[in-house]
Order: sequence, then C-alpha cells, then structure tokens
Amino acid sequence: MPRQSSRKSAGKLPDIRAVAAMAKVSIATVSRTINNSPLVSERLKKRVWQAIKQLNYLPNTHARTLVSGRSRLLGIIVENITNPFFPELVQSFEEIAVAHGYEILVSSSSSDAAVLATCARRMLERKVDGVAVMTFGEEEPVLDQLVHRGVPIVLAEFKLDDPKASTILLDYSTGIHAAVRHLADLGHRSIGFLAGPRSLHSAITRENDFRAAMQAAGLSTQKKWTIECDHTLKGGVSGFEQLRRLTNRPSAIICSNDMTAIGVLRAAYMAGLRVPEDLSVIGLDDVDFAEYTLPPLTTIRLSRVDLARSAFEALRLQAEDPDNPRMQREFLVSTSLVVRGSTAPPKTKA
Amino acid sequence: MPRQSSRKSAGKLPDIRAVAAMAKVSIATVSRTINNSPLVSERLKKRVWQAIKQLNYLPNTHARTLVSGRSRLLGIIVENITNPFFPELVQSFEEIAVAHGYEILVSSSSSDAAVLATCARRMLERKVDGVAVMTFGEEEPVLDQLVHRGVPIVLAEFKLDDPKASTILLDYSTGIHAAVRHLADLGHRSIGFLAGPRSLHSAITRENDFRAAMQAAGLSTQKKWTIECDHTLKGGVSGFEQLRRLTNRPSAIICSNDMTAIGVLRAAYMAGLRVPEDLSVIGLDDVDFAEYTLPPLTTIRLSRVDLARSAFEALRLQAEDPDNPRMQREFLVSTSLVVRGSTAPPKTKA
DNA sequence: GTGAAAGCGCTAACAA
DNA sequence: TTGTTAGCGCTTTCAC
Repeated sequence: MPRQSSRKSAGKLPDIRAVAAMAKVSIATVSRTINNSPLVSERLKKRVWQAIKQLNYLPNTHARTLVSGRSRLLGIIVENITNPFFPELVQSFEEIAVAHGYEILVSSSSSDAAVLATCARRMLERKVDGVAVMTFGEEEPVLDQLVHRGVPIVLAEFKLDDPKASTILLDYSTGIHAAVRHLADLGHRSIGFLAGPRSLHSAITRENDFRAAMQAAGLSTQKKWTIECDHTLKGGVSGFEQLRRLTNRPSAIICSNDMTAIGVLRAAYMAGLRVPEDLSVIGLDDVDFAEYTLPPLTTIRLSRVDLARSAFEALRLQAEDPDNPRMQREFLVSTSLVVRGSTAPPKTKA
Repeated sequence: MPRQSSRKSAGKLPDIRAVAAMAKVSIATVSRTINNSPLVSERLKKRVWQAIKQLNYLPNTHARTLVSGRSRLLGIIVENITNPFFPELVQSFEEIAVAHGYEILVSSSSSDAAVLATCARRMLERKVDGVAVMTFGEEEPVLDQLVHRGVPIVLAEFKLDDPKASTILLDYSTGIHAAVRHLADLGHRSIGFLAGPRSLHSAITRENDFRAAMQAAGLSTQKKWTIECDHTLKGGVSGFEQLRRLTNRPSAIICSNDMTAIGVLRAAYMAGLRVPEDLSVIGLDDVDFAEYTLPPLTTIRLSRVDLARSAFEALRLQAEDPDNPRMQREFLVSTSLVVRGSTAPPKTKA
C-alpha cells in the first residue's frame, strides 16, 4: 500500500533531491542554482535547469521559509468600511507585490480590538516579512505585537518610533490648493467644504489644507459652509441638505472624500439641482467609480498606486536590508486635481 | 556575537520546544493540544495552554504545512478586467476563507497564457489546498497543471471531468424571468437586450434566458433590439446609441451586466433622456456601485457572497475529505431581481 | 566551485 | 494517555 496515495495523484512530487539526482549534482548545487548564487559553474547550472524543467520541479515555499526565515509574504491591514478606496488600494498593493515575487495577506480591521488581534496573529503565524498598516486611524496597540516581534511595518500618516517602522506622509495640500484654484478660476467665490469626521487625523488635515488654500486664493471661508460629515454617501447627502437650508449658499462644494461627493451628487439630483450648472462638486480620492458618476466627478486624486508602491518599497527595504541604519524611513505621496464634468462656472457670481 | 540578532529583536521566538519545557510535557503533547486532539488529559491541556499564553507562543504555519502537507491556503483566479464584480467576489471569498482559518492567494489571469502559467506556479509553490477558477471564460490548459498535481479546483459554469474538480452552476434564468415580468407588469411591451460578448459562455446563456423569459411573458422580441456589447461601460454607451438610432425603439433595456447598464445610464443622460421616466434600465450582477448610480440601478443580483460561499465550500470539502467518493460536486447559485430606481412604467404604452 | 551534513519547527507513527 | 523519534524540503555553514 502506497504511503499517501490519497493526496497527490501521481505518487510523489519531484523535490530538490530528485533534481540533484537527475542532474548528478548535490542538492546544495541545486539550491544555489535556483537562488542565483554566483558560485555555480555555468556547466552545472545548465544541467540543473535542464533537470528542473524535465521534472517540472517547483521549490516548496514553506520549506524555504522554514529554513531561511523569510516568507516573501507581506501583510496589509485596511479599514473594513464601505469606502471603495481601500479595496482598490489592496489591489494595487497586491499587483506590485506579486510583480516582485511576494504574496500578500489582507486583513480588514474594522477597528475592533479583537479582530485586530486576530489580524496580527494571522500575519505573525504566516511569518510575514512586513505589514502595511493602512487604517489612517488611531493605530491600535495591537501593532506592538508586530513591532515587538521585529516585523517591519509601514504606517500611513503616523510615525512610530521604532527602527522597523516607516511612515508614508500624504500631501493633501497640493491637490486641495489646485481644487480651490480651479474653482476660483471658474469664477466661484463661495465654496463649501464637507469635512470628514474630526476623529480622523487625515480629515482634520484636509480641512486645514482647505482653509489654507482658500486664504491663498484670496477667498473667505464661512463657518457655516464647512460641515462635518462622516465620509459616507449618506453623510454627503445630509451635508448637502444642511447647506441647502442656508439662505446664503455656496456655489461649489469640495468634499473630504469621493463617497461624500457622490452623496452630494445624488442629493443634488433629488433636489432638482443640476451639476455642474447649478452647483460644482469636487471629491477627494479618485476612486475608480468617480469616472462613472453622472456627471463624471472632478476630484483630487490620491493615487492608490503611489501609495501602494511606497508602502511596498518601505517594506521591501526593511525586509531585504534589515540592518542598514540609513535606510529611507519616510515616504511622501502627493495628490493632484483631476478635472471631469462636475465643475463649471457658477450661474451667478456670488 | 549572537547568531541572528538582526532579524528578531528579542533573540529567539518561543517554539514548540519552549512550550513543552515550560509545561513540563513532550512536544507531542503540545502539538496535540494546539490541534485539539482528544487524547490529551485536561490536566496537561491546561498546563500547555498556560505555557502558550505565558510565552506568547504562535505555531509556525510553514513548519506545520511542511510536515502535514496542508497549507490552509486557497487560491482564487479571476479575470483581470475593469468589471468591479470580480474584486468584490474576491473580497467575499476572502472573508469566508479567513473566517474558517484559511488565507487566500489572488491571481488576475488577464487570460494571457504566460500570466496564467505564473498564476498556477504561485499557487503550486505555496502548496494551496485548492483553487477557485472564477474566470467564466474558456478554461485554459494551464489548469491541467493544477489538476495534474492533484490540487482540488472549482470552476464557474464549466465542468471538468476530474475527481478533484467541482462546478458551480449559475441560474441566471430565475433573475432574468423576474426582470422581464417586472417590466411587463409595469406596462412595457418592447424590451431591448444588450448582450455580452458571444465568446463568453455566460453571455450566451443570459441572452437565451432573456428570449425564453420574453416568450414566457407573452412578449415578442425583435432582432434589432438585441445588441451584442462587451460588458463594459463603453459598450453600454454604444449599445444605447445603436438602439437610439432605430425608428422603433424599446421602452426598456435589460443589460447583460451592470457595467453595460451604467453605460446606458450615462448615454441616456447625455442624450437628454430621463431614466426611468423616458427609459427603464435593468442591469445584471448588482455590483456595489449599482446602489449609487443616478438613479439607483434596478438589477438582477448575482450574489457574490453565495458564489464565494459555494466556491469555498466545494474546495473545503475536497481539501478536508479528499477520499469521499460521494462528495457534492455541483453547486447552484441563483439570481434575483433587486428593484431600485431605474425602472418605471413607460410614458406611452407601445 | 562543490558536496556533506546540520538543522528550521512541526506532525504523525510507533512505543511504552 | 504520553513520550520518542523520524522526517517534511529546503538553506546554509563548513570542509574539501
């Protein structure tokens, strides 16, 4: 009776020993060959590759990880919310990672401590080479688990005083300034702002940048025209309605994120207002869907690709060169304005 | 000089041996305990768990995989297209898998043979316990790689004659019949259909189901009113425009997927037509964004959660009970109509 | 340059 | 019930 005929159909899969035997070399030489070690002669290299091909050999990642300590596995933790920005970010991160021979483990945190603890555990058990923490929120103490075990991490908009931690700074300012200028150039004088929840660091930054941009454009801001929303579509709807009740209304609205802007689009539609003729709207993020709204949304792009690339780069530097003291530990991701169809000159200059 | 002070900060992480030492048992007992083996006495179990907690011990997945042959890793291959249905499906699959203690590896196939080969390799090297092939297209010969190595796979709308392969059948008919009946009840008599590319098996099925549903509702179909599109937003736009050029136009359009429907929404808006007053539109998929379109899209839901759940279940059955000859090998996922704002009675009954 | 041999941390067969 | 032990497939000294 065969030992484990059940798991694999054709008996045993070829292992490094089989390759070595076929190529008539030691397993060390096979290992060196597949790891591109320079100390293998061309002659043997060729024999080994030939055997590998012939046997259809694939190295076993788990065995490699076990002995080398490196898994080529990266974790990414995002918020478990309805904002499509996060799934899109994960996808970008994944693509970049895979292109570099890494796999990724995804965790949705939902900012619940127990869930987060499980996240960390999953990552730790699989021996990830690094974790990108893309929650943009208050960073939970669970991260200590990771840091404590010496796992490299990279955080968005949050600095951690640890040699294994890197930070990605987001420059919202550039994009927000461009947005305000765009509106000002169009002739808008009164611009409202639907802010994100003040509990979010990023939301506060965006709001401050908006105010600074208005000032820079020589436009005055009105307290009433800045409303705290919650970064959801519903929040956008209610934000619009609050603005709508005012007697003196802005002719354009900049939103702290795209979902809010999409809420405004919907609310305006319901109210019989035409965008951009009656009201200009600008979002922030540039989620994939921003292109498909009616009208297509003018928005401030926060490039998920740039963000993902920076996160990956930070992690890879740490993973592949852990002892370099002068490694880059801070990364900057910029924003830019994408003009589509939701902005136009105001009907009457205010 | 410490051996590998560089990788981990606090020397060596606790391993199964450390736990065994602390609990004063053998490593076998520790292994049995963490694997819930019934043959460990409560007394020892307790001691072991205590030691585990105290040492903050986490078992090493790679070591477990290496010896047990099971990785608790599942692969999923989807098409690399802009249709948001696929990322959403991946997310559902992921959630279910994680809830059951599995991790997933994602591959976007882009139906390029070389890319697909890499997909298969990634999965094979990481020793996945199964692969969900959610391409809905012609299934590439690369799958043989997987099948040949005895990896369980599950396919959508495609049967493979292999004991390790399962199939998920999609019942579009129910949803499409409901959609046609909904339109008929509203008073529509003339209904157009924007089909998917005929190269896709699923697109053809949907088209046939539409015809059958029309017949069942006692409505006649016109050749001109069925147009082959490509399941993209652009395709929807051009499909709408073709319909628009006709002298005798349908008062409602059913689309083979949501992206097409969203294209119709946009094209109608551009043409100055109001949806649903001037034209009713129905999609298929119920992507997340269908809720956010203007107006919110009435659509035929193809539940990604159901699909993901079936795929996971199929794989898990195979992975955890590989030798059961009478295992369920076929799964059925149904569709249903979700009525939102893009359908209404026609202005004038045709 | 190349090979022999010592594990990486764990599970499972076998012994007791 | 519990412990002892032989590997899982690979990388990496160390010796030649």
